[in-house]
Amino acid sequence: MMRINKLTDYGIVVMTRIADMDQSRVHTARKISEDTRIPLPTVTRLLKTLSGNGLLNSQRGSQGGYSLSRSSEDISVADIIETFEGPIALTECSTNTCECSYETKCSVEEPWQKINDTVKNALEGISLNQMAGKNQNEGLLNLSMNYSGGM
Amino acid sequence: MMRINKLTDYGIVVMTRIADMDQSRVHTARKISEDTRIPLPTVTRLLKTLSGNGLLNSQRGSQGGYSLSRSSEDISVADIIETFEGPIALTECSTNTCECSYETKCSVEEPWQKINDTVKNALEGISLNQMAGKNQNEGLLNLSMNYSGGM
DNA sequence: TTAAATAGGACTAATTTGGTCCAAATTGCC
DNA sequence: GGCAATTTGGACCAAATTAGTCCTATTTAA
Repeated sequence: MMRINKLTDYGIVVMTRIADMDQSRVHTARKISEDTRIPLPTVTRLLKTLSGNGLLNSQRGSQGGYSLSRSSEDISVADIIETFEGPIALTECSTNTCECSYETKCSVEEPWQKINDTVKNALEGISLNQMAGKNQNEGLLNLSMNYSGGM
Repeated sequence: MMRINKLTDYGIVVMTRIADMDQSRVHTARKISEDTRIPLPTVTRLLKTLSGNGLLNSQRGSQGGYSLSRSSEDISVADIIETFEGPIALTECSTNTCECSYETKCSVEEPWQKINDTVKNALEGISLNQMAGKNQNEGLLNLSMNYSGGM
């Protein structure tokens, strides 16, 4: 079915959850597990991966926890996917290290790279902010507020 | 790495190969296997799947073989992928039968459908003709134009 | 010092995928 | 009519990947 892995999917859920929480504080694995109902051992692993790859900041020790390393507008779905699955590459031919063993495969290499770029662009174009719920109900309000915000 | 399955990849190679052959004749599994260097048992399985899903016509018996059921311009990469992997759905939430078991997951459903549509559109925009060698130099120029980018 | 956290990694079970093979049905040709 | 060349359908197993858990070490606030 050509889908992303379950853990990647969970990873996006976890990130979305954190994006929805108070940005001025850190949040523990336990709390995130309770909120998302994803089992704690799995959540801890997800968080370790996410912080290891720089998408989350972590603070150890008592009162520790995790927080976004950047604004949710500056984190894309592609960032999260790549954290769990490495570079987005629909086929081996999509990468620059294509080692085609079948004759006709190579004639297919260039098209695949274009396809891949298209998919990648699409995923890079969605920010965590868009995934999160905050703006869901008041998207139009935010729009007008942007004017008074004074850019 | 979020990639399509190997068999799907092979399926595209096989279809591309057939698109490059004489359209007025049918082509045997054996010949296609030799051309692509994909093992015969695997090729026969691919061809069965492809004809079973209507992308190829098959003719049984001596002098039998396979041929494209439609013009190569009317077969998309998405068609082939869906033949092997079912509907394009990056996550369960991308389908209309989403049964989210985790609380926050559902807030993520709508964005995923948009992402999915974008990817799907991209893949539907590439014809087998573009993959095949015939138009190798100019076929893909319009690929980027097919992607509207707007979410 | 202790309790609450994260960090790192090993390990196993479950699932999916890749690949092969066999028996049956169909068709053209001698 | 019989044979040879095909596709058809499905079963089967091995290999690879993925999901999920657990243990121990380290860090830090109170």
